[in-house]
Amino acid sequence: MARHLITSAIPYINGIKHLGNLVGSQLPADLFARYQRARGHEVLFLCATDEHGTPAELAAAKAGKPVAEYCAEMHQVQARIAEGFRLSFDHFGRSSSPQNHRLTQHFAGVLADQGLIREVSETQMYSPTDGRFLPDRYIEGTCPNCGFDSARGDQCDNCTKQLDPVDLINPRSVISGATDLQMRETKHLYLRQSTMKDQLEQWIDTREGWPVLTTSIAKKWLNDGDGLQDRGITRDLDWGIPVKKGEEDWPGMEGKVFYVWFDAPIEYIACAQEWVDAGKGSDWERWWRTDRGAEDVTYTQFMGKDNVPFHTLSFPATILGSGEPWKLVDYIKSFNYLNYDGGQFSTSRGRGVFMDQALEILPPDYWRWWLLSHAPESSDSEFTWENFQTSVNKDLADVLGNFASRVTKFCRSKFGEVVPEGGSLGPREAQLIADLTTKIRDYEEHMSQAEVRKSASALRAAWVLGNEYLQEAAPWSTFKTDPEQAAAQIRLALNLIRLYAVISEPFIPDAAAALLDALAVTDRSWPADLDTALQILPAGHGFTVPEVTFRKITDEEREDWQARFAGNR
RNA sequence: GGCGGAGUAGCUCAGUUGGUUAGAGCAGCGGAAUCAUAAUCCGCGUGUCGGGGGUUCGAGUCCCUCCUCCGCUACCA
Repeated sequence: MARHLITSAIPYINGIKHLGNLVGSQLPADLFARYQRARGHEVLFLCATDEHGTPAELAAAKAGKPVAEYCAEMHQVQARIAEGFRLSFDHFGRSSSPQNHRLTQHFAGVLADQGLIREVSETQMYSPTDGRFLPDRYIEGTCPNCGFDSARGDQCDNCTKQLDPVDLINPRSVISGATDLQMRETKHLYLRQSTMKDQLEQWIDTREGWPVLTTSIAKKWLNDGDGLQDRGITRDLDWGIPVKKGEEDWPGMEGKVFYVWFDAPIEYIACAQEWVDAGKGSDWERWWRTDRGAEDVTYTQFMGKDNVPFHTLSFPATILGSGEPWKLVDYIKSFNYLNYDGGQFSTSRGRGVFMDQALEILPPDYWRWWLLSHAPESSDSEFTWENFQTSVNKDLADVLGNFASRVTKFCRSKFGEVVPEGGSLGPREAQLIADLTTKIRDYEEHMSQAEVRKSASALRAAWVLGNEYLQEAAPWSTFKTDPEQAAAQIRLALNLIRLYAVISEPFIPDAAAALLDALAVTDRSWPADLDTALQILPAGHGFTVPEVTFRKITDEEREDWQARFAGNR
């Protein structure tokens, strides 16, 4: 039995995420976690909310709440929605947890001891009106290059020239519009990643089978321009983890907090501590410390492409730089973006479908299936309502749902709601079993490599084999001349439903549970041998005809949703 | 601008280290069947594999060049 540590990129706290966010990390991570559990492996699947930073403070202010209270509420909201999508986290933590405070401060302390932290004095824009230092993107003004009057402090959206906030003419705060900005001197800690460039590059070069997307982004950051740059890991904010050197105060750093991107990945580890402290587990170190049993753990991370630099470079720099035996990631699965109907999902413009809205209109399995079977693995992919409707109706309702329906209803009408006895299997059944074996081995291969779309395609092909068999065997015909043979065929077909429920569970857990429930069976063992797996429901076993497993999406619904989610939420 | 990803059938996408007539699903057309959520199954593809040039006995696959779309570009996360 292998041990799999699995993490999904942690979603930011300032609002409900859209389907693009979901399919980029949490959902494929859940698929992988469910699969590894189904194969009997030991899994620790962790996720959390990423709660620090300027956007969180601003969102809280906008909501008229203290930031801690706002984050606590939004954490609950995100946790409920995650449950709604059946995301099977072993723990859904918070980067603001006491555990993460301690651990982040610990890492900063040991990194300092290793000589990997340096102090940098710099000047930054301060807004007395807002009472805060402003990140570059929160300053707007006139572009000195093209005259565009809404250029941001980091880059002009009009001429794309990169800027420094001090270059802007008539700079103002994006938050308040205040123009009384002033340059203030401030001191920050920098992680000396540049000194670890060779070590990081060697590590990345020796990873095998990583997605091109992952390594190409990492290599770019390692070698672009002057190479890997040191990174500021502190900020002048109120909300965050206070800068400390382990448990000691850090002279000169009073009132400052760590930068979110420093503490967020560390939450992956702290989350395991939270998992134990919540009473869900007993030993987090055997997952994270290679000197305490994590040597044989396989660690897989899931994330969107925008997160890759932090997971391939900054976080490994933190781990490696500490000199302590922490578990490093083994495989980084990264995703491109999902677009919405010809454009991008937009949180600010309310364009596209958000996680809460998705659950309001359809059960989670519909979304899980479509999103996973169209996951943006090799390039950006696109959500359209037409494609969603046809895919879901065809794959789930027609191919899988209707299979369960036609088999159970036929059985009920000819033999009653009990697995029929008699008859025997012949060459046609042997062929089906051979074909299914091949297809399921394909499926396992793709799943074990987190090849999401290929897995979905193999699974669907396995469903199709059932319909092909039924069509060819035609028990409705054989019943007229040889009821015993029809009984054997239907007994096999009923067992196929159970098999499909078991292997489909990572994609569509609710439907899988409903089918097993209807079949009155609890055996979810993975089909190592198909001959055996298709005899688990014995003759004489009672069942009930399942409710419609997947209803169809109508044209009216599709048109209605299309209009409703076009924008301006 | 720099870097990266992508451009393959009407649509969404596969195409391993270059090798026989370029594939799948959906949609479309024809047929079979009638157990079933009018579901299923079978058959049907003349696609300048973005354009052009090159290497090679042979290129969707390698090289050069051009075009288009997308992302990233390090103090938003």
